[in-house]
Amino acid sequence: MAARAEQILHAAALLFAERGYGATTIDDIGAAAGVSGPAIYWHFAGKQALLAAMLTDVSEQLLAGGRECVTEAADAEAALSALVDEQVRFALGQPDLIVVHARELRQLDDQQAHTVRALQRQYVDVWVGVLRRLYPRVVRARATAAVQAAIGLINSTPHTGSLQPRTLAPLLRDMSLAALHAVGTEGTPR
Amino acid sequence: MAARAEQILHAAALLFAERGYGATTIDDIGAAAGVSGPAIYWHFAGKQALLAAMLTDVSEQLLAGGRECVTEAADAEAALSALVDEQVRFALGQPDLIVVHARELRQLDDQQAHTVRALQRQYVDVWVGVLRRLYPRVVRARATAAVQAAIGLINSTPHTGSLQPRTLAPLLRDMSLAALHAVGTEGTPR
DNA sequence: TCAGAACCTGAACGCCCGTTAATCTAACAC
DNA sequence: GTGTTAGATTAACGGGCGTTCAGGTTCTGA
Repeated sequence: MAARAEQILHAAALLFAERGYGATTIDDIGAAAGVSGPAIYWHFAGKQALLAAMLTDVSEQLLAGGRECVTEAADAEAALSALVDEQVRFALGQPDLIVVHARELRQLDDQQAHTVRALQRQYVDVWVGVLRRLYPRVVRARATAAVQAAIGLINSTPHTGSLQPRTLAPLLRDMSLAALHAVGTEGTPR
Repeated sequence: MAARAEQILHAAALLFAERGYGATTIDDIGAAAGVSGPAIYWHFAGKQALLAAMLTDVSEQLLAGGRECVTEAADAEAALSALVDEQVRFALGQPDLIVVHARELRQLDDQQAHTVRALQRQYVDVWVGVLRRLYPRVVRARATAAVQAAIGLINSTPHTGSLQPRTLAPLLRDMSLAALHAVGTEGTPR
């Protein structure tokens, strides 16, 4: 992708994350990208298309990363651990994208939203497959809900700022894994 | 509060949750409340004030509920459990409010945002106090991050729809408690 | 050296939407 | 019955912002 287009995407991610999609103007994005206003229309079809490109890109990155985690892991336990680590790394490394990804999906039109949602579903299914290899007695819907909750735990991070990434990462990792393992051992006394 | 004002607040919560604040018009809200457009200005100073009233109300409800959980609990363990249950109950019972509360804070001006954030901080501190009574060796910042993550786990629920509340609630409860207890037992092998 | 493509700009257009204004209707007090 | 208040309505205003337009400027390739 062209350098300028990526510049614009980065600037937009920053602004969308801190002000929200609706409160960010095309001129704002242009200014933040060192270009002014309507120049964006040379690279993107419009404001909405810009958001769409951003969200599909994030979703594809996450999905690809997740699949790689699974194929490279020795067993299900290691795969789950790798998935958690990767999600934590992404959430802490690119908080803007995570925030926008979770918050602005509804600003897309039906087609665009469908594409992004399909990618998200596939990503969750990667997790669900691993979790159910680990705990085969957990039914699919339950595993799906658990995975979404665990990802929600990790993604809730950007809202806070009180802890450094180096110490926050292992905390999120341990909490998330503990939560996921609780799905398999439910009903068992601790 | 007047009945009509509450009607408007409910309608607005629904629309804000499903379309976002910026994509919802005053006329939409009026129509959904069985009244038309500018009638809202009789009850609220404006669109932003409407959102502010909604968010402060939610934050106050959560804080009051949380404090009650703690005062009525026999010990820290019971208090934490009660807090989790209450948060789950709220998140599943009023998903619209939870979504808007988490998503649209940045649409408020500085004063309004400050009020809401202060309430949120107090609410988190209620959790933090309980958690640190349970695990006194956990430092404050760490406990705060853990609490925010746990609440994030519970609040991530409205995004999904695949599981019925009756079976989702105990799942979220167990995951959230497992995650929180992981903060105290970190470093210990499972 | 010149054609055209790539990229950008300032100006203008037009719509949407929050807000205000002016007015109307029903209660209700006395 | 008449004045006052609460509550709502339609119409209009005005600004903001996404988008388009009509050119410019640089770069490239022959």
